[in-house]
Amino acid sequence: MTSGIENGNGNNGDPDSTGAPVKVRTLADLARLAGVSAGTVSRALAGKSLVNAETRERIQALAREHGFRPNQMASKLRSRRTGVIGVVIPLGHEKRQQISDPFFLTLLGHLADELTEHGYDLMLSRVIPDGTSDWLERMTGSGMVDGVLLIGQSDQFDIIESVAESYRPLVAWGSWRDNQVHCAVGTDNIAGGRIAAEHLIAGGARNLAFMGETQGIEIDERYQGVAAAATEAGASLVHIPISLASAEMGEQIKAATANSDRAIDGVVAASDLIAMNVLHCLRDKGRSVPDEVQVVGFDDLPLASLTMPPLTTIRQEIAEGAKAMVQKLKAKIEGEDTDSLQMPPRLIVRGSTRSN
Amino acid sequence: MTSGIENGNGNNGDPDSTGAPVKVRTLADLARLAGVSAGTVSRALAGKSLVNAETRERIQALAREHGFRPNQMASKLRSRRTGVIGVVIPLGHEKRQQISDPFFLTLLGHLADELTEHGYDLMLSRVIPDGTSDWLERMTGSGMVDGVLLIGQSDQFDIIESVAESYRPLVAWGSWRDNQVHCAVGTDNIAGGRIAAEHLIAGGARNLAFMGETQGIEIDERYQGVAAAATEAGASLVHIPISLASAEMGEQIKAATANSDRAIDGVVAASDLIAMNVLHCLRDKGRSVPDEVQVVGFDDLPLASLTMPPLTTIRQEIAEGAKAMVQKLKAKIEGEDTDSLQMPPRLIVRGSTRSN
DNA sequence: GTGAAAGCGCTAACAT
DNA sequence: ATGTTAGCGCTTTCAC
Repeated sequence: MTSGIENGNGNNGDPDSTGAPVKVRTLADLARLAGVSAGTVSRALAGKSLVNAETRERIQALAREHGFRPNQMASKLRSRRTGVIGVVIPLGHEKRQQISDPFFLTLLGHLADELTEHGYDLMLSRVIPDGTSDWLERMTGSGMVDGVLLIGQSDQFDIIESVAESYRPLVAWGSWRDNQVHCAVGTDNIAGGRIAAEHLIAGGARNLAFMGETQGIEIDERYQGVAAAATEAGASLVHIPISLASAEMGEQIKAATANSDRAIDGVVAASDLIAMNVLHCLRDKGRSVPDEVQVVGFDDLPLASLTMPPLTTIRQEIAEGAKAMVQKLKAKIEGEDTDSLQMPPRLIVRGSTRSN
Repeated sequence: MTSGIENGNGNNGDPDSTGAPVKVRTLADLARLAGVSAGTVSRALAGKSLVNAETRERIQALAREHGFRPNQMASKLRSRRTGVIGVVIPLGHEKRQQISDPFFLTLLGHLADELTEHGYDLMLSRVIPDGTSDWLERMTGSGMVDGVLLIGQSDQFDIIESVAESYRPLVAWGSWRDNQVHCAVGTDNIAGGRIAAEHLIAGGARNLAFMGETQGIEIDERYQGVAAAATEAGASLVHIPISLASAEMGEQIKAATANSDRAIDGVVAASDLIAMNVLHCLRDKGRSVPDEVQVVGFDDLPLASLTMPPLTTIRQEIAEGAKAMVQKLKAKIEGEDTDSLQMPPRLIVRGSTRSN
C-alpha cells in the first residue's frame, strides 16, 4: 500500500504538490500525470518499441505506483481482438446438468494451462443445447472471443458442423469423420473399443457387455469397435446404456447385469468413471474381478490406477490432445488451415483383466 | 441457412431489391434494414419496455434472420458492466501446476452452473502466485469482470486480504478468521479435523497420522483439529506432508508409513484424493483397512463411495457452498454487505473405519 | 415511442 | 519519438 503518505515528500511522482491522492482511472489520467499524451502511455504500457526506453520506464513505474491497469473492454473493442478463448462444454444428452465425466474436467484443466501459457484468457461455458445452434453461436457470434474450443461433441455433431461452416476458429475434442468440416482432436474410438474387446476375449471372455449411453458419437464409436471385435470372435455382446448421473448408475448396472440371460464375463465401460461404478457393483454382488468378470475402462484417468483391483483401461492422451487443440486453434486464428488429429488409443493392462 | 436465395422473392426482408446478401455486422446495419435508428434497435434487442411491441418483434425477427448479435465488447464498454465473473484457482503451493484436487474441479462445476443460472459468464484463470498480488489484481483491476470468485485461498491469505480492502466484489472458498476482511465460504475445518480424529479414536486407534501439506490454511486447520483431539485422548500423532503431484504421492505415503516407529492405526487424510492413495498404498503393503488401519478422508466427493473399502469421510457441502458464494457475490456487486459462511462438517461413516 | 448525439476508454493511423 | 485525430459498436440521456 503506497498510498496513505499525506505529505508528498519528493518521490511520490505526483506533480501537483497538493499531495491529494490522484485517482488514475484512464490512460488520459496517467498521461496528464506523466506529462505526455494518451497515445504514448498506451504504447509505453504495451511495451512497444517505438517509445523512448526512458519514458517507457517512467510511465510503467507511474502506472504500477497508482495500480493502474488499462480497461480491457475498451482495449478489446478498439483492437478487435479479445485475447479470450471460449471453452464450451455441451451437456447434450445428460439430464442432470452436473458433473459430467471427470475426463472432461481433466481436459479442461489441461486446456486452461495450455491457453494460459499462450497468453489467452478462458471463458467457460457449460451449456445444455436446446436443439438450435444458439448455444454455440452465442460464443462465436458476439465478439467476446477470438476462438472457441469444444470439450466434446455430445450429440451436437451436425450443429457443430453447420456453425463451423462459417466460423473458422473452432476446434473440438471428439471424433473425426470423412469430409468433416470442423477440426477435431481426439482418440480413434473404434480402435479403442476394438482393442478393449480383443483384450477381454484374449483373456477368455465370451459374453461381453458394453456399458454406456451411445448418443454421443464418441461413445457410439467405442461400441462399434467392441461390436466388431465381438462378432469376429463369435462372442456375445449386450449393450447397456448407463446414464452418467451417479446416483442412478449403481442401480442401472445392477439391474442390467442381473437381467442378462447369460452371465457376463467381460465388461467394456465407456469411461473410467463408469468402470469404477461397475467394479463397485460387482464387488457388492460378490462377483470377483478379474476371475469371474473382467473389466476394461476408457480414458486412463489418474484415478484408474487407484481402484481395487487397479483398472485395465484404454488410455487417451489428454495432455497431448489439449496441446494439439490449442495449437490448432491458434493456427486457425492466424488464418492457417489445420488437419484434425485422431490419436491412437493405448491399452493399459492392470488388475481388472486377465493378461493372457 | 436462410442466405443463399439469390433472387429475393418477396419475403427475405431485404428492402433494397438487389437481392445481394446483406452483411449485418452492427446495430446501425440492422437499423438501416429495419428503417429505424440504432437506438431503437438497441432497445428492441434488449427487450426494453419503451419500444413498441410490434417494432420490437420485427427487429428481433430481422436480427434472428441475419444471425446478428450485438458486439459484447462495445456493449460492456459502454454500459460499464461486463456480466462476467472471474473465477481464479490459485495454485500457491503446488509445484506441478496441474490438476489440483478433484475437489476444486467439482466446486468449479457447481460454480459454473450457479453463475450461468444467474446470467453471468465465467472467466477462468488458474494462476501460480508469484509473491505479489498481481495474479489477483490482474482480474480485479482491468475492467474485465464484475466480480471475482476464488477457488481456495492457497497460501495467499494475506494477499487476498489486502486486495479485498479496496476491491469489494470478491468471495473466496476457504477459511474464516476473526476480523477477516474478505468474504469466505467454507467448512469449519478445525471441527472437521476434530470429528475425524475422534471417530478414529472411538474406533480404537491410538497412533494417528495426518497426511497432507499444511501450507494452505484450510488443511492446516484440519490438522489442528486432529491434533487437538489426539492430545485430549492421549493418542499419538504424526504429520506427514504429502504433495499433490500424484506420481510421487504413493512413494511418499509408503516412505512415511514405513519410517514411523509405532505402527499407525488411524489416518486422517487431508482430502479424499489423498485418502484414496493411502488406501491403495495400504493394500499394496498388505495392511487391512479398517482392521489394522482406519482411514478417514475429507470432502466426500462422489468417488468416495466407490473405493474399496468405501471411504469414511468428512463431508463438505460443495453445491450449497457454491450457491452461497454466488449469492454473496451478487449481493456485493449490488453494493450490499455480506457475512462469511462457515458450514458445519459432517462425518459420513462408510467402510474404511470401525464404527464403534 | 423514436431519433439524434454524446461518449465508454482505448488503439492506430497519420502527422510532426 | 511523440502528439493529434478518428473511431471500435454500443447504450443512453435528451429532445421531440
